[in-house]
Amino acid sequence: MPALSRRERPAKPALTREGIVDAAVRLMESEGLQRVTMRRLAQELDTGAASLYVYVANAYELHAAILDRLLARVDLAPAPDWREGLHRVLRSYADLLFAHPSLARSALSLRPNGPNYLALVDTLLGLLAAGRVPAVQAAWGVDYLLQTATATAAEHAVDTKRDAEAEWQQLSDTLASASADDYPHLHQRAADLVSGTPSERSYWAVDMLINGIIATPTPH
Amino acid sequence: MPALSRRERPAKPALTREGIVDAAVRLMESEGLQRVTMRRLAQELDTGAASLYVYVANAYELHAAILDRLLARVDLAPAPDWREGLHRVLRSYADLLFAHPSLARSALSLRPNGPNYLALVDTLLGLLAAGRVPAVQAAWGVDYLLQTATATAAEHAVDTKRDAEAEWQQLSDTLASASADDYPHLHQRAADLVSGTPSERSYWAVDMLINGIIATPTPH
DNA sequence: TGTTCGTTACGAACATGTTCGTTATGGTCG
DNA sequence: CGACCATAACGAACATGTTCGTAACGAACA
Repeated sequence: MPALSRRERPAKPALTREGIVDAAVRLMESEGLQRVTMRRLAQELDTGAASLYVYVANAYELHAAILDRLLARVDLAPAPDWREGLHRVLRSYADLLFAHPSLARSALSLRPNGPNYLALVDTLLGLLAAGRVPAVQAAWGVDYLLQTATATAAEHAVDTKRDAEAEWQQLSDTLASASADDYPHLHQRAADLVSGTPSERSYWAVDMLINGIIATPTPH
Repeated sequence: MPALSRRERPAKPALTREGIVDAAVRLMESEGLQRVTMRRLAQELDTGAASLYVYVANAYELHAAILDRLLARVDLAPAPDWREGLHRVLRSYADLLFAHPSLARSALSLRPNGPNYLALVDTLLGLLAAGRVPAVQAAWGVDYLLQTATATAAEHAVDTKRDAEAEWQQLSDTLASASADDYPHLHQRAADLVSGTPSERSYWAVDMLINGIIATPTPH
């Protein structure tokens, strides 16, 4: 007595990588990323968790796939000034990741390579070209521009509950109490290490990277 | 009939954060990081997994603590040239993380703040000071020097099994097949995006960051 | 039409991280 | 000396990621 296959029902089409990611994004928007577990997602698709592994290697890859969908929302609109354009695009990208830091974590390991990610890279390359940055430097540099933004978002991937405030305060204390004998430079510049707002630092970081990319020729 | 408490035995001292991390490092060196699970570690200490949570917030924090111990091995020896010194220290740091990429992952989120990490930061600050880099720029820059090294290591945190070779080849293919219409810049510079050896790119990245830090004044 | 075979789906099982309520321990107070 | 109590330790339970062996399916083929 074979049970009626669930795949038969027309309303629930056969499993597809596309369909799985669709459902994952939908689930994320309705219940939050933390609810997007293999089991919950499978339930949504009226199947078992194991079935998903045919189309998705693991949970990280699923997250990366979700991220690529979200990347469609990055603002790639042209800007009058190329440098300002880089700031805008990267801030838009960072804002997206900050909203879902655990996606950033996955993105670090399994770099996405979907169409939206390619479009993002392409736009960055275009902006650097507009700034007359030599080709190879620009190509290498794009990696680090994105990596820095991604890593900064990933840093906030734990405990949205526990204030970043508290953690930051603790770092500040650790630095302030650093012995001048053991850590002379640290002691002297403790204040500088924690100065500035996150947004000031991010903006500076992008400028810093651009300047570095321009100033540093690649070998051969 | 109260069972004899395991804490009584003199050979196994009462639980301590120090002792837990010690055991974790020992376990890592004998059986590999992947074997350092809460249960296995508890077994090593002749207790239950739940007991560890009194001293360690979660598995990530444990990893971060292990990393700080390992950080003692980073080569902080003074170098004749400050710039070369930065290269050496950061390569030493990166080598360490490459040996245990999952530690790098943890380090990204829960930045370590143990003595060895502080010594590392202090050394970097000293080298930048030797290069006459303005104080605040140096302070902000150190964060990104370390973040880049950490993130680069973290990127390799999945599947040491599956060749990075294969993944890289796939990326290369994706880029090569990128439509010239949809992704003009990407198409044009596909070769540059994957050129260079990892070590060439890392070296370039450090130079690039140093140049950027020097060239970019902080606000106020 | 009946059989074979590769693929897809899936239930059950295992290892892990984490939490909860309970128990034991050792010191303190009456 | 005996009752009490804060804290450490723990066993059991739960949710999750992942794997394995098996069953259903459908297409190619005899």
